[in-house]
Amino acid sequence: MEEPNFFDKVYQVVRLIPAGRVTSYGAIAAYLGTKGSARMVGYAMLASSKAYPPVPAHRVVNRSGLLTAKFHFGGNLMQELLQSEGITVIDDQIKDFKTHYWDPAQELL
DNA sequence: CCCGTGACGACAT
DNA sequence: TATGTCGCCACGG
Repeated sequence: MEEPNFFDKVYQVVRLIPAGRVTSYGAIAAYLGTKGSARMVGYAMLASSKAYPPVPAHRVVNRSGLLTAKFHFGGNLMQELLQSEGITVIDDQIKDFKTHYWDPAQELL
């Protein structure tokens, strides 16, 4: 057992995202206290592929609701995963993003 | 120990 | 309103 690094904290929060919901990197970063380092969240997600248990990174998008990560998932995999959970994705962008938005600071309050 | 990297975000023009 | 540029901070080499 290693101490929870910033990366591990990110993984934990992402794993708490309920199916059919999405959040933004900045929201997670802010929840962890590193508000200005949304990039770090994305950087952590990079390694999330090797994290265990697996992290539902497909539920994390940028602040515009754009599937920026789909490029890393490979093809339209991310988009299909979101649609599979009931989220409508149009042009690599989540429809009604704010409606499906899940803010850790709000739900985990 | 120093430098580069990176799935973003906000501000300036 | 749209596009471009800068800053941010943790991790790996």
